[in-house]
Amino acid sequence: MDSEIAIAPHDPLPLSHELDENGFPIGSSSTDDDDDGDYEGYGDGDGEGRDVEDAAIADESSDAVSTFAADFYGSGTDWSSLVAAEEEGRKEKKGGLVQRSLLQMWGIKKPKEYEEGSGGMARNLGRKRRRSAMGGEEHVDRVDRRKGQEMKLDRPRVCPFYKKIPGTPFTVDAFRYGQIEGCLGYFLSHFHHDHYGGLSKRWSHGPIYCSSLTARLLKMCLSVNSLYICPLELDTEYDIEGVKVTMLDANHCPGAAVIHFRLSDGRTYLHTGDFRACKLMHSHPLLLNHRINVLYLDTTYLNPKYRFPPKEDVVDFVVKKTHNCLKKQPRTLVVVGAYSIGKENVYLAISQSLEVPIYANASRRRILQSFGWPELSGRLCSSGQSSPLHVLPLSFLRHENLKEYLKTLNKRFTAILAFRPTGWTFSESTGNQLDLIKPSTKGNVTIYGVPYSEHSSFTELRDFVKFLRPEKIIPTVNIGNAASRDKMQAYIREWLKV
DNA sequence: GCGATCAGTT
DNA sequence: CACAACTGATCGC
Repeated sequence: MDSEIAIAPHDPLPLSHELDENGFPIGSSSTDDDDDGDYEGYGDGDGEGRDVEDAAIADESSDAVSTFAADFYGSGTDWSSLVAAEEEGRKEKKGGLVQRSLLQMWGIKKPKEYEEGSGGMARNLGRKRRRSAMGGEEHVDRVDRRKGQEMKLDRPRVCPFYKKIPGTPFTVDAFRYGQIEGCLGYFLSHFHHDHYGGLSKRWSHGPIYCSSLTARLLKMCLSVNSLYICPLELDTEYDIEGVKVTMLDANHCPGAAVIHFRLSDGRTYLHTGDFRACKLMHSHPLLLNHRINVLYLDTTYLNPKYRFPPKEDVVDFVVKKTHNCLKKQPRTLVVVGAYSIGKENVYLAISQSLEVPIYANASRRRILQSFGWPELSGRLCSSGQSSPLHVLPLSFLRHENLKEYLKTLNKRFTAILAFRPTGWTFSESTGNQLDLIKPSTKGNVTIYGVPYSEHSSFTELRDFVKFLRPEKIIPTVNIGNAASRDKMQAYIREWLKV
């Protein structure tokens, strides 16, 4: 199956390309694969997260036998080094990364009174109390470091294999590993913190390829040197280092791209970045009736417990609730929460339906303007008094905050109706019914959590994979523990049967 | 003051 | 409840 991948002459990324039938590198002592098609249906989802992960961690620190997770995270530039992996980096997952506070970025100052409330106390206590559960040496290091006592130097973070595109000198969303040996092109799938982490104005390790919208954000928000930024238009094929590269719309946040690589030997790789699969992708000329050899898949919600409605349905729901509420209380302020970029359609739809402008503060307006979407730009306004529709940082959407916020608006409004568009909401796990969503109300502040997801649901993933039928799949999310990997593999195998 | 890192928060 | 994606504290330099 996996015949040789021709390595381009200039290609210094020493990637072995042998993958096992699950898309994991051969020789990495992949998962204990005996429990093949076991599904045990839904529901036993709990326990999966923490416990198993801790088990995996314990494994890693103690064992001589290499677990997949250890190998996986410890893997260096070469897949063949997986076996000899050091146990570093098990925490690769998502790190706190650069970027100044978004609140600051959005120009919102935290009221003094919230700075040292019970929250602060709880946090400090939590910090002290923590740090016991997961023994192991690394832990000790960390404690020492906090005390400022003789600490070891931090081992450098190593780029995990799934961020490298074999047979090419490229990586995807790998900016937190310094210079990566042999990497001549650093691709960025989209402008979210956990993907661009490591990028700053000091970046100098090589060219960054991304959509032009993302490119603008890199300059505006992170002051990345333009010398290194290589904007690519969507649906346009580029020849980069002898590889044909095309970015497709990922249906995630603005500027998010799915990246299609065609190697000179004809092999094709598709990296989804973060994406929400949809029917439209099924008809893309690069995907329809074309073989994909390896699919790097955003497996965030690859579990049947993650069911949520189409975005359109959620938007309809939000618009309807808004209308109802305004009918009863015409002087209601409607608030939509959003952190960096993404979920714009929620407030755009309200704006269009109510025929009111959208208030956002200066820094958010600047970012939204940079999208170059006239229908959005044209509706932005700079005075909170002149619109009953405000966009605020997600973290601000709490009863105390909104109550205060209402006061600052000088009686122009008498109540607040707020929406937090989050990916998956627990209330949703019981069913797929939007009507079941109950808001949380305190006084004149009502907050709805709505399942507006910019990642694929389980069924959307299934349909996408069954449509694409790639030769191999490499999951890029939820791979930190064996149980979840096994489960995902089992589903994928099932989908690709016959 | 900046960047990295970790835990915590919603 | 558990998600993704962020904030805040604290370290080194």
